[in-house]
Amino acid sequence: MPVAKPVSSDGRVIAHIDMDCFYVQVEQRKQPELRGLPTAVVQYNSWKGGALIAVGYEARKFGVKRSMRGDEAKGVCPQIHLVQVPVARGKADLNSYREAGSEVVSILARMGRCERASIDEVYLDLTDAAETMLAETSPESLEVIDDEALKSHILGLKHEDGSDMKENVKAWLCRSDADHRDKLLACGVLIVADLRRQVLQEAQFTCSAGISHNKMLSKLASAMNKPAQQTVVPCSSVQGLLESLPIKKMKQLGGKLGSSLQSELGVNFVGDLLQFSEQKLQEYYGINTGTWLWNIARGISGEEVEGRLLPKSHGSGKTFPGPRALKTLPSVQHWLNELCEELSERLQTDLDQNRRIARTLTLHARAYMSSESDSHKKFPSKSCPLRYGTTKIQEDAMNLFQAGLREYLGPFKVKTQGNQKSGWGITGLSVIASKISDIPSGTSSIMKYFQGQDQLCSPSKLAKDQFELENSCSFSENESNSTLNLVEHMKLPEEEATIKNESSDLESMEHQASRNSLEVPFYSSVSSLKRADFSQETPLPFSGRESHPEPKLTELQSEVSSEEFTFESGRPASEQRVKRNSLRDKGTPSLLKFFRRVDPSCSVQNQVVAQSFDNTNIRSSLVLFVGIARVKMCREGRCGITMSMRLIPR
DNA sequence: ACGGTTGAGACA
DNA sequence: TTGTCTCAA
Repeated sequence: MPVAKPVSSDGRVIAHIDMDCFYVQVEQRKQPELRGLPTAVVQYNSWKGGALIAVGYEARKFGVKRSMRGDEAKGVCPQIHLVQVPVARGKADLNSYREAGSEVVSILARMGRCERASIDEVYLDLTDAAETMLAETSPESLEVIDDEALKSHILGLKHEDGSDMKENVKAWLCRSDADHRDKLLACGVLIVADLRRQVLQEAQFTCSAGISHNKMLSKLASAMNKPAQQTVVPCSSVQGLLESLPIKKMKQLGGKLGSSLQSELGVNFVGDLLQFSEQKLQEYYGINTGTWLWNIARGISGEEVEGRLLPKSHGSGKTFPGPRALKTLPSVQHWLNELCEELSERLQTDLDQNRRIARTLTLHARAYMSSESDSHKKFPSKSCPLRYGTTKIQEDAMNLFQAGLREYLGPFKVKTQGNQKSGWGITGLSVIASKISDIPSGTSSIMKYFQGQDQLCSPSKLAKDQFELENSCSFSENESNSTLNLVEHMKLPEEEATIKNESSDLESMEHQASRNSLEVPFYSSVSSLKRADFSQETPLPFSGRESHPEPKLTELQSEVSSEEFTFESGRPASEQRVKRNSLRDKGTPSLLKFFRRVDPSCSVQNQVVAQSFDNTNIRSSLVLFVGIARVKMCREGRCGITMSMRLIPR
């Protein structure tokens, strides 16, 4: 349910930028010969020509609509060019669109606080830029106005017959008798026109924009004149706009709440809400939603533009409709593996490009039960701490699925005999990585991070984590989660590791850095360590690694030394073991791991990235370690560092 | 249960 | 915090 936010007496300038039929534009940029031709993007060409997910404006003229099948589109527009969404691992791959969206964001974010609202939409807070322009180069002082700005639509501006629209717009933009807020909007119009021109020049995409005092109105405005146009909403036109705006057109009211307003209160237009007191609306829809409704009826919306250029989660999913439903565990496993592979790749990219790590893995599934009466029950979603590494994510996802399936099937533990089908079917699967946070990189932020992590490392939290990990991700049914095991986990031996780098020879460090990455396995309790557990594109640091998957500490030490690192430990290897449950046969190394060294931002590449740990506490400690390493090396401007870490909290 | 895939946010 | 639900494009 929508929630009202305290509203600053809106002197803000907020823009909503909406890319025009974005996927089509991305494909047309890839294949410029398609420019100007009727084009649509389809996915899954196999059935009836695939489903349209984006339709270019040339094709819309022929009546081609989103969610037509490809064949239908050919029917109404035989000359249409249908471009398929890229496919990877048997599913749609939207990465090229995500990347194109990032290009646009990086252009727009130069001008003010920028929020990436979706793959093709952005909110901008241009208040500061507009205030600055108003103070320095107010539109009324300009004799020449950008032509793109002159093509703007000004909501509520009288359009007299025979009058030149651009002259009208110019007059509005340059009015000297306008109030402060309208003058700010006029500045916003000029700024957005310029930004749109930059997007077109630098990324070759057209977009439409809405400019107003809040997100809600800007969002409405950006959709009013498409493609490649912009619309401004002055205060004076708000009432008229909302008066005749169908309630369902308002963001957040397109669903059940909007329907309820229509059926319960007879509200068909946003303006109809004005009849109801705030109290009345609160009685119907609760405090928050009631106030929110009261506000939007008046064009008031306090939502801030969040300064966020990157997504808060990554997901990979696929549906298996009707006859394609998955009915066996191996088929589920196959598709989960594909989804997890894609997710893992995107997580790795996020780590490399943005220094962010995700901490939670969630699995969603849609299922039906063919025979049982309670076949309407929903498949429960399940989550667990996220461990980096493709095979780990795959394992964890599969375990989450099986936990969900057991719960879904409930007491009906139908033993599936041989090839007999089991009575359930999976029609949708998705894996999501969330709780993404930056790896800290400044001294103060590191201290903050440290304090934050310290709590996470409390013994009770450790035990809780471990407990949850073992319950939600238990690896086999007959391994008990006994109290004894739990206690053992709490008595994890203390570990300290020190890495020294005595080299002051920049030349050799550069050489090291040029190797792109260095993996230092600390310890492995597993005999079959697959390379796939690690980052895939990095070279093996040790020759013969495959044949020595579990190097002894002494070997490790000598190898590391050869990389001008030394590895020290206060304890023999046997005591460094972090005990887990007695699953020696599965690929679950307790504490093993490796550091990647990459840091394009420093002249000497010196970032050490720790990842892929068995529980968040250890991972957190190592992330802290990473931060310290970076700071020390950056601050000292040299390569000699000494770092120590305490892996197990007090 | 051919609008699929992806994402955000509120709430209990 | 986790899991569910809603909404959007």
